[in-house]
Amino acid sequence: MPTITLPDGSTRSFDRPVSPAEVAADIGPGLAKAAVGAKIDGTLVGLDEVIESNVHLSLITLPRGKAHADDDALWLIRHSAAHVMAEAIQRVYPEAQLVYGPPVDGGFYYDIAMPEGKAISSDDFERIEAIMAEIIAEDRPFVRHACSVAEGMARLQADASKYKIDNAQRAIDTGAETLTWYATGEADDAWDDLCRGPHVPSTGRIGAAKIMSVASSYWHGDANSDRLTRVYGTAFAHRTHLKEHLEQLEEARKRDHRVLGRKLGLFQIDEMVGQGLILWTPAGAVVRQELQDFIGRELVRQGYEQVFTPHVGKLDLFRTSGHFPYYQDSQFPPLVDPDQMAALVNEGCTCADLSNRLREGDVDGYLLKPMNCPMHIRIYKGQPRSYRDLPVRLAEFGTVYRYEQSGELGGMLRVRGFTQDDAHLFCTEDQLLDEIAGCLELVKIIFSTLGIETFDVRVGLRDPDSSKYVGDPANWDRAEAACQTAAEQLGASFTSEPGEAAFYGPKIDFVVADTIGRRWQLGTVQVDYNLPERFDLSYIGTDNASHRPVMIHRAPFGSMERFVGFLIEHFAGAFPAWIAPEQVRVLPVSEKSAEYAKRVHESLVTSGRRATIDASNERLQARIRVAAEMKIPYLLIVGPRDAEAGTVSVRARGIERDLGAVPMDAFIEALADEVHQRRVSGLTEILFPEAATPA
RNA sequence: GCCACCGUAGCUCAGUGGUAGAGCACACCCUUGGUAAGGGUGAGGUCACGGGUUCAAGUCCCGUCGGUGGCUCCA
Repeated sequence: MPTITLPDGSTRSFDRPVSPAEVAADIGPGLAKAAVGAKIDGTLVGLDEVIESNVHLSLITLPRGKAHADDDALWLIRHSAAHVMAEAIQRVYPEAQLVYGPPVDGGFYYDIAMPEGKAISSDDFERIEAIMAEIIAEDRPFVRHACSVAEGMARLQADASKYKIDNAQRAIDTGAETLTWYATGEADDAWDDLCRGPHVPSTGRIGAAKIMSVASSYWHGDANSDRLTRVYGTAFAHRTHLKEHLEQLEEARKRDHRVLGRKLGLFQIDEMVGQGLILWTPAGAVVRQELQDFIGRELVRQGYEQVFTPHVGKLDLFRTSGHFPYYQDSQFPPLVDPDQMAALVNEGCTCADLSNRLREGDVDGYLLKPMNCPMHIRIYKGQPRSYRDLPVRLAEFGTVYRYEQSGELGGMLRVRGFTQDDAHLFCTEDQLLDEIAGCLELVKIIFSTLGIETFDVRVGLRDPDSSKYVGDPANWDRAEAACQTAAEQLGASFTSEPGEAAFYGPKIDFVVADTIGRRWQLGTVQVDYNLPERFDLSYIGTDNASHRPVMIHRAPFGSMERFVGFLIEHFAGAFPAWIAPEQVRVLPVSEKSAEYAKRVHESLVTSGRRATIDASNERLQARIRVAAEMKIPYLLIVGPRDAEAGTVSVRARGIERDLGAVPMDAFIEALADEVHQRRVSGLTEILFPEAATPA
C-alpha cells in the first residue's frame, strides 16, 4: 500500500496502487487540472504511471497566466509536440518513416526518413503547422500502450520500420522489459508512435507549437549511414511565451557578429578573396590591435619572448611534426617548387601521382602552416638549451590556414585563415604546474577585464581504456594532476572530461556560447609529450645529461578572429572605450561652433584618443542618432555656450540624454583614465555621479 | 563534405512569364538647427555566374559560385 511523500514533506497513504493523476485529484481539483506530469523519486513520468510502493512524488504543473513553465513541464510539452508534428508530417507524407524525436534546448526535433525523391521544405511548414493546430485543438489524449518485448518486436517487424526496430533494440539492450507506444487518441486507428514517454495527458496541453527549420542529419550521427531529414520545432505552454521566444531570437539576430560586423564596419568576408578568409577593416583592426597590445604587455610581464615565423614551411617540417599527411584533409594543398613542377609535367605526372609522391616524400613542397608549433620548435632547437634557460616561452600572433569543410564556415567564428595568440612553452616536468597556472592566469585576466562571466572550463583527460595516447603514463598522471590543480587554483568551476584529451597530452579549454547558442572554444592550454619526442628536443640538466623538455601550447584568446567575433556579440557591438574603434565624437551644434569643435577634437587626438568630428550638414538630432547607432561611447556636443565657458556637453552611450557640461580638460582626463584602466563601465560615474543610471 | 532554403542598387527588402522598384546610405542644393531621422533634386542594376525551355525569363529547369540553418568534422 503506497505512501506518497510530497515535496513539502507531507505524506498521503493509499490502500491500492495509484497514479500521479489520482494523487493530484486527492489533493485538490485545481492541482489535478494543472498537472501535466510527475516526478517519482526524481524520474519524469506521465500522470498515468502506476505507483505501487512508497515514493517521493512531485507533480509537474503548467502555471496559470503568464508565468513560465518550468523545464520539466517544457520537456513534456515539447516531447509531446514532437509527436503531434510527426503525425502531421505523416499525414502530408504518408510514406515518411519516423526515426527519433527528442526535446532539445529551446525546442524539439524529429528525425524523419523521407522516401526517395521527396523532401520536406520550408514551404511545407504552413501546411504541417495547420494540421498540428488541428490536433492540438482536438485535445486528444496521449494513450500509453505497453506490450512485451516479443510482441512489440513482432509488431515492428510487421510494420517493417527499420528505424523503430533499431530504437527498440537499443531499449532492449539497455534492459527494457516492455515496449511502449503512445497513441494520440483512444480510437483503435489512432496515430501512434513507439516511444518511451512520458507525455502530457492530452494534445491540448501543448499551448503553442511552431516549426522552426528543416535540416539534414545522419542516422546514429554517422556520415556514412542513412541521411535523415531533421525538422526542428518549438513549443510552449502559452502562445505569448512562443511569441516572446520568437522576439528573443529576433533580438539575438541583432547581436549577431555578422550583422554588427557589417553595420559597424568591423570586418568583411569577400567571395573574391575566398570563403572563411577575414578582411579586417579599419574599425575591426583597432579592436584586434588593442587586444593584442593588451595581452602583449601581460606576456612581457610573464617572461615571454616574441618571435615571428613565416606563413609557409617545407613539407618535411610538417612530416616531422606529423601534421602532413595525417591532417591533409583539413589543409590547403601543398605548394610545389616551380622547376620541380615543370619537370613533373614533362614526365606526364598525373594529379594522383603528384598527390602520392607528395605524401611519400618523393616530391617536396611547401605547406601553408596549419599550426605554429613546428616553427617555434625549430627556434627552440636552434641553439643548445640548458636547464638554466627553461622555461623558454616563445610567443607569436601566428596566422594559420586550415581547409575547413565549407559547411562549417561561419562569420568570424569558424574560418580558414586565422591568427592564434599562440605561444609554446618548453619546460621541465617540475615546472609544468607553474607554467600551466601562468597560462590560466592570462585567460583569467582577459575574461575579467572584458567582463566575460559565462563560460565553461573543460579539463580534457585521457580515456583510461584507450591506447591511442603517446608518452609515459607516469608523466600523463602528473600532467593531468597539474591541469586539475591549476584549474582549481583558477577559482572558476570546471568539468573534468575523460577521453577529451588530445592524443599527445591533457588540455584545458575555455568554451563560450554565441548569440544563437552554438558553443565555441576560445582559450586553450594543452600539454604535449608528442612533439618534443618527434623533434628530439632536449636540454642539459644539472646532471650534465640530456633531458626531454615538456611542451605547452597555449592561446588565451584562442584566435583573434573567433575571439573578436565572440566579443562583438558579448558587447552587442558596444565596446568599452579602450577597445572602441571610435571613442568619442564631437558634434558642433552649428557652423558657428565649428572652430571650437575643431579645438576640442585636436585636444582629444593629442591626448591619444580615437576621435572624430561630425560637422556634416545635418540637424543635431540626426547626427546624434547616427553616432548612437555606431555605438560610440561618448558624444561631445559643443555650442556657443560651451565655447564661451570652455566646456563640453557630454552624452554617454546608453544614457539617452544630455549629462551636462564639464570643462573640456576634465573630460579628457577622465576618459584617459577610463581607457588606461581598461574599465568596462564609463566615466559617467565620476563626472556625473548624480546622473549615472545607465539605461 | 551532406541536406534544405536563399542570392534583385552599398545595406534591408518588394517584385503574377510581358519596359527594374521602395526605404536607408551616397552626391549636389536649400536649411545653421542645443540632444535619437529637416526638405528638395540626382546618381546608382549584366536581377550572383553559365547553360536550357519559351515569341518573351529577375520569375520556370539544370549546373557552378556564394550565403544561412542543421548534420558530420574541428590538430
